[in-house]
Amino acid sequence: MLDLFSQCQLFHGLSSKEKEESLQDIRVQYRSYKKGNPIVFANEAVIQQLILIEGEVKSEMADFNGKTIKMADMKAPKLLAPGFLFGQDSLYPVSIIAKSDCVIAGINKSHFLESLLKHQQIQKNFLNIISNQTQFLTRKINFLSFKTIKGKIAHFLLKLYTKAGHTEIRLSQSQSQLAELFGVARPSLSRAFNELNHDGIIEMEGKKISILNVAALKGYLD
Amino acid sequence: MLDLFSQCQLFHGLSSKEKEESLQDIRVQYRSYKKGNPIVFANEAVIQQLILIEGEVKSEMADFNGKTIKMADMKAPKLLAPGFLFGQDSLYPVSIIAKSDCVIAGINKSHFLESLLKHQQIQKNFLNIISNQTQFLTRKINFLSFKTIKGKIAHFLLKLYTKAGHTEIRLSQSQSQLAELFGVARPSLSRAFNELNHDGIIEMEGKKISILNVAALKGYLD
DNA sequence: GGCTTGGTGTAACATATGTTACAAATAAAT
DNA sequence: ATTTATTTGTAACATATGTTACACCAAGCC
Repeated sequence: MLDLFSQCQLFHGLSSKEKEESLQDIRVQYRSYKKGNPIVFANEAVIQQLILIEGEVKSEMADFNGKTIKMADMKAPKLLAPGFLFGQDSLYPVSIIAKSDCVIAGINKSHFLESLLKHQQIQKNFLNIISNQTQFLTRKINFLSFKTIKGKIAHFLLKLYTKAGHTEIRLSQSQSQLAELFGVARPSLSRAFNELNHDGIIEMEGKKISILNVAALKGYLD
Repeated sequence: MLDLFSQCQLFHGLSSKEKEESLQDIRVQYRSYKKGNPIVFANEAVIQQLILIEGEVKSEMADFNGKTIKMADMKAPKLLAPGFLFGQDSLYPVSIIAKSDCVIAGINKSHFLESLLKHQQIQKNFLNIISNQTQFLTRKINFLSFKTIKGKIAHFLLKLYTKAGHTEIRLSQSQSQLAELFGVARPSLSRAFNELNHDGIIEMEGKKISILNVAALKGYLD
């Protein structure tokens, strides 16, 4: 258990000796969750830093009425909601649900803060973790700010394109899943894809897409 | 100048003596910007922690093509983009533009980190600042996830309502500004307001709005 | 073979929002 | 007080997307 725990990003760059030392310092509670069960509820107070030690979870954002939108899938090892332990209102903004059987470590807030202040490397690691979280959220906002479906498709494909380095792309998700990710209706997504196809901007055959006209695709980014 | 600087949230909870001490430590560059001028460009590398000492700025998120959506208005004193100094890709996600004549302080990254590690209170303050930033972004995402204009209005009004504790609300922004904030066209927003008005859910007279039917308003939250 | 199941294309139509333009109202400036 | 901006209401129309429904196809199963 400790071994898994120490693999977390929080302990990056520490020698195994330093790890041992700092781990002795930290009082940790372990909890197990069954697949499908909730781990935290939205609007619950954040009193511990939770760390996903084993398993996979998903987070969903809930509004007043209980409807949810999916935020992210996460795999161990991972700190959960690191940006909500401190700050003004320490309430979970999302519900977190076990996608598989999970083990979670919990460290009390005050205790966690002590450890941060004591161990400079852990401190730096935490700053990096929390900053990465911020950057993830910012990209999410960027994505949500595309108003048209073709804009979302363009952004999505161009991201894959720059990542892959070539114009041949393989989708790893079904159109239904993509539609859910984009927050649009499935037939609307299909229509948009086919229009891009018909206009000679992309060529798609099942899940294989090649971008024929990068410039035109960029033109949709607004 | 130093006086303004020390009023910033980063120095909360320090005695004036401690402030003096820590301020001597920190090497700061000051820069001035005229109203309307850009302070940082999106996708620029973050090499300093910038602190808005005096004046007001706005941040806009830009996509590939240069079109922007407004993120936030900020008044001095305020740390700019605290969540992007650390983490994996330290690039500004937004452009920041002076809304009035401004003074900005800049502290080099490595230097800033040193100061954090040295002064525990500053450290805690920074954690709070960065966490508040995360929480702001999360609320923004929550807001963007409302698809209909009435949904956005409902969320906006209900937030003001729970904050104020009564159903009489005074808008502090013009409808044009609200439309920009919501990312919708101004006439569309006007139409939506008037429909809510006509349906007896709200009663508005200029910037004064009273919510007549809270339940109905909540009904739009999906 | 026939049967289901999940993924996809497609059509007709309803609806929400954007666009453009203009008039009326209000506030600010001189 | 008169002019000048800024803000708001409103209308007609264009467009994008959602909704619903159905057909088609491939994969797997009995």
